[in-house]
Amino acid sequence: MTTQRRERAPRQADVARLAGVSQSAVSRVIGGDPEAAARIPEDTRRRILEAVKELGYVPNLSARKLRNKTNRLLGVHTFEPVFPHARESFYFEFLLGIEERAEEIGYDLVLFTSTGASDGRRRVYRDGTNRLNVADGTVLLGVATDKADLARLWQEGYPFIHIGRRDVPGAADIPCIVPDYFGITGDIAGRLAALGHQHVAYLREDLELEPYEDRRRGYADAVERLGLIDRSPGFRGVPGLDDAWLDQLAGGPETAVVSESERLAESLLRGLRARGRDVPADVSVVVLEGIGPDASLRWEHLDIPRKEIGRIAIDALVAIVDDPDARNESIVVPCSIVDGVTTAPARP
Amino acid sequence: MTTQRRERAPRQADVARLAGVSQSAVSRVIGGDPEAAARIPEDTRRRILEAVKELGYVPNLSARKLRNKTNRLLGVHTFEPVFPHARESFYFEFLLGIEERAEEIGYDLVLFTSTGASDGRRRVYRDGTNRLNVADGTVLLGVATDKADLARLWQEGYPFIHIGRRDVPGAADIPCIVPDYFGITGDIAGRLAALGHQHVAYLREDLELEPYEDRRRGYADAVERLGLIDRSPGFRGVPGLDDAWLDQLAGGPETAVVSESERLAESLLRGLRARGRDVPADVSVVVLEGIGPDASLRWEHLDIPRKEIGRIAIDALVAIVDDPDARNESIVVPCSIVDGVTTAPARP
DNA sequence: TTGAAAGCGATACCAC
DNA sequence: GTGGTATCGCTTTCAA
Repeated sequence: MTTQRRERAPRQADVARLAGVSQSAVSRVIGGDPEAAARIPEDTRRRILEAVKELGYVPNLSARKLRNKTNRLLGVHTFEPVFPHARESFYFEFLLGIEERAEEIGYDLVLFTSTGASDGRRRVYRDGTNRLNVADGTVLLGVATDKADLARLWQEGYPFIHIGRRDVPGAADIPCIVPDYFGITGDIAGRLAALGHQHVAYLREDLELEPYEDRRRGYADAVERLGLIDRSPGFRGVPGLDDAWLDQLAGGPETAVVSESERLAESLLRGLRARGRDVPADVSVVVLEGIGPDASLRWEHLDIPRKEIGRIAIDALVAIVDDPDARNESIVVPCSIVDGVTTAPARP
Repeated sequence: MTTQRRERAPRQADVARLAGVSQSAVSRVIGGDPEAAARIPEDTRRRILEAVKELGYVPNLSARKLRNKTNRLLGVHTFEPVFPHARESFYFEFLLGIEERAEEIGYDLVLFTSTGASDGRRRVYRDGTNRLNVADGTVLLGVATDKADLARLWQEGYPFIHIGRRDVPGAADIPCIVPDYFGITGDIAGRLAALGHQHVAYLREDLELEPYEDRRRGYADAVERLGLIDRSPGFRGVPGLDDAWLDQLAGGPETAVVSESERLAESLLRGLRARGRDVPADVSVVVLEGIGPDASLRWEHLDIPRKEIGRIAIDALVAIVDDPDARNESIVVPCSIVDGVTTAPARP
């Protein structure tokens, strides 16, 4: 059996005609507004529902959105393509939480992919069109965040939330989900201090993003508070790790290092071993970043609750969509430390 | 500096007022229709563009969709949640291709997540609403495809394409992207025959999905055509692998086995080894499925070009959206065989 | 209780 | 060239 295709999708008007009522009656029954629906006699209601079924009527969501300014669509805009990197779990865990929570509360997700430039980066605005407008609100994430876009979105009053802290000139506090790097790096320094480490060092990436600033401030704050001593270049703002400093480190009083990345930690490890020192026997190391599957050691490291952050982002976004005044509130999410084999009490 | 939020998004009417022209003029300039835009004096055009910039006007996509019936949004509906399984590369590679191609041709993707039932399955229709309607068309995928949903979608004339062949009662041929299992299983049988295998066996999963039917037909077809002999239960429609048959296999004339899954192949391997026989020395094995990372052997197996299929799905979908008459055409995509270490010439 | 009618924002036809 | 205006499908007053 082959059913013939219908030429045109049925509208409320068609349903109304078939049921012998007015279009508004149909709207009231369909719309599900309990208030309005309740005032409709059981009989009329049934006739309408029957007509709906017979015609296979389904509401047109664009029309609804046009009227209601809302369509239960939440956007996800990543400043880089999602899936190629998803595996590496940078985006992946966030998306897991985002999808999970969106499903729970009955929203669909729009993945904004159309805005890709040739350089692989994605912008919100392209030839004057803000595609994000199809969705009620959007979760933004990515490392290559375009601040001009953020500022403009904020300026337009478009509901959005950014995963990761960003300071945007021209906008007040934009709503972000902020992993508590400040707090956790303080805790890490505290943990090292508790292990007896007095002389510590900091390895710094060559990145000036806000999340790194938070880590650096948290660390610096704790160093001062705990009376630790750090003479490392990284602590003074110099990125990277060179031989000169490795030499000093191998021969100096430092017994613990905090590294902004696994990459730096790995070269530190090689450098130290080449100089006859080891981790954690001589130097304890904590890494401020998730650890890949082929790390040479089980680094003690910072853990970002990405999935949880994804879920929180959706809730925060919905709150902003429902009440635009909520949009100035950023949310700080606690991080944790994953134990590894790279810390030990300070050698005396 | 803090910019104040705008209370209402600007419309074309606002732009028109500011530029001192009519709304239609604005539409013509904005809409980008080269035809209409060309007929507008450079001067007017400039004034309009200036007003647009000044107000930060962006077109309302819902209104456009309402008018144009198109909004450059393509849906992705999976009958199960995507991300939890994405890693296992079942959905993942498809999505990679889908995202990639959508980005290339300037479409955004709607991930339909709102339709989840409590059992983890997702349906298209929930309380009479077909959410898919927000998108111009939708790619459907998943193992737990709901055929009633497919039939209804087809009946409604909604543009969609299904990844994987599905036969739907009540609809003519629904548009699918069909991996050529029929052809490739034939090739596999041919390859075994070329290696001298005469007596072959087939291991069958307990699944009655169309893709499995295709594999089975392709295999059966080739067995007959090539004059091979298969007395296995799997070939006669009995799923699984039991000791009785393993005993027969270990002592019988069979020198090659085609297995529908890695799982069955692994138990076959264990069973054979327990009986003093090995792969491929005594028995060659080809697996009709992607192989996980922790397979005990590099199985020779069927490879589905998932990413490519994702890309093709998007192109096919766009074709259907552009021309609804294209929707009866399914597309067959060739598969390939990945060499492994599990086949060898038949022992004499 | 029910229906008529005014928009939501953008497009395109048809006069001027 | 330019500007009215009907229309897309739905929601929501406002009257009847």
